[in-house]
Amino acid sequence: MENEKHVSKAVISRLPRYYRTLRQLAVEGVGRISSKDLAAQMDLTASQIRQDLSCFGGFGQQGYGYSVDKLIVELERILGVAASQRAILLGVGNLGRALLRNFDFSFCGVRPVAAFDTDETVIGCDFRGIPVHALRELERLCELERPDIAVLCVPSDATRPIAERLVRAGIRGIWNFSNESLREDLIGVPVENVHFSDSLMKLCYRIKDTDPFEFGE
Amino acid sequence: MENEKHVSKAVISRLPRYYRTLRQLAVEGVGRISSKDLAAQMDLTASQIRQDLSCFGGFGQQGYGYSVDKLIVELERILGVAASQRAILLGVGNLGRALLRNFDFSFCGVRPVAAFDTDETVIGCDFRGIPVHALRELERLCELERPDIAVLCVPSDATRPIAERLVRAGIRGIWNFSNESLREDLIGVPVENVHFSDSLMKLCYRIKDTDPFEFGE
DNA sequence: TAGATTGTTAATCGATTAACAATC
DNA sequence: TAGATTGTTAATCGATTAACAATC
Repeated sequence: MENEKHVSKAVISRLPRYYRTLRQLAVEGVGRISSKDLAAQMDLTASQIRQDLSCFGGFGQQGYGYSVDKLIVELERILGVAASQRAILLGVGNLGRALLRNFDFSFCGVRPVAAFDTDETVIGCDFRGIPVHALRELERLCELERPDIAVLCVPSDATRPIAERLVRAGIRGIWNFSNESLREDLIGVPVENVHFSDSLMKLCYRIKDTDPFEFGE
Repeated sequence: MENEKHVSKAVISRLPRYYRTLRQLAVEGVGRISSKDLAAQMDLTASQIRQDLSCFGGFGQQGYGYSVDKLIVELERILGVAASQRAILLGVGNLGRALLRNFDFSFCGVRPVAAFDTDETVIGCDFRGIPVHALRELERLCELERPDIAVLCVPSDATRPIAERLVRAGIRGIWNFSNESLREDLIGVPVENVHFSDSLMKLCYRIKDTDPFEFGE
């Protein structure tokens, strides 16, 4: 349907940041912005922004720039973020709870519809209106609710088997917070593995060269 | 001190993944591995792995490959992950608690030493041995404990002011989980902004092209 | 020794930047 | 109209891949 050129991974990984930045600008009441100003704000080049956006179409106007609201709508369409994807969450431990209670799913156009756990003490609870079911109900509930996305917050050893169960149950994508990485080629649906430790290690790497006693530059 | 060539961002962002993968191999009892086998496992090319590692030295052996244990030690040195960095955590809400209770800081060679909040009901509690102090004690405790890293789990509007306070108090790097991105150039120390939503949006983008009814390829 | 595999150099490929005509 | 800024083409830069001599 869409008339998109080939879109590189580098471009795709910048799209969410464009979207976040523009949403923020909208909140601040900014109605339009040039690639130059947006670049300054995001620490990119104006060229890169224009090049990136041109993968998907021409959304700007010569001599004027881009309408912030219009660009937000376009990015929502491009990212598929307005599609109202339905999500289920597996594993209602500390992290699962933190996500259910705090994470703004709607910002990404995602709606959590159910959670699952094996712990009897948490089954039957609800978090912000999302009920926690017994894991054994997974297939039945998937049939009923037809979720698109699974949020995986289960222990490492449960990750792989549950992922396979989810795919059999018709899940279309997995957002994986467990320590066990899932290999997309083995799972068969898109997977985003989230590893907190990666960014902490990168931070450690970058701190390494700074002076612990504040004498250096 | 070290004899490193210029190391690109692309290489740095792969280092944590090398480290995780090798740690996993060690757990599985694998003692040595060739760039070819590691590449297959990580979905990279052997060339790229050898090229990446050669930024830091020659750790392999012709005809043999790499010793997993030796490479782990080298990566720990390269990443600065064995430096036993001291961390404090700000904002003991759901996410802060989840990190204190569940996150394996020691995997990254980081040791949490204190947490801070403004909520009187949580001040005085401890999580896995980490005491929660009143935020007003921050400067006093920093003087005492000399933390290297701050883990920021505070609300958006508190992020910027607290970050500046932390830098004044001698913090060397910020691991920022708040929704408010921190600009490194304005803060003055290395910052890693963690945005859960970015990976969820990328997942939505990639799901977009798959068929919701399982008829397509 | 023969086979395997490294580290490195050269070749290719892709991504970013620069430049500019088009035009609002 | 004159000034500003886009979308796109061309030039540059950097990163990945391929090839291979060195050597365990």
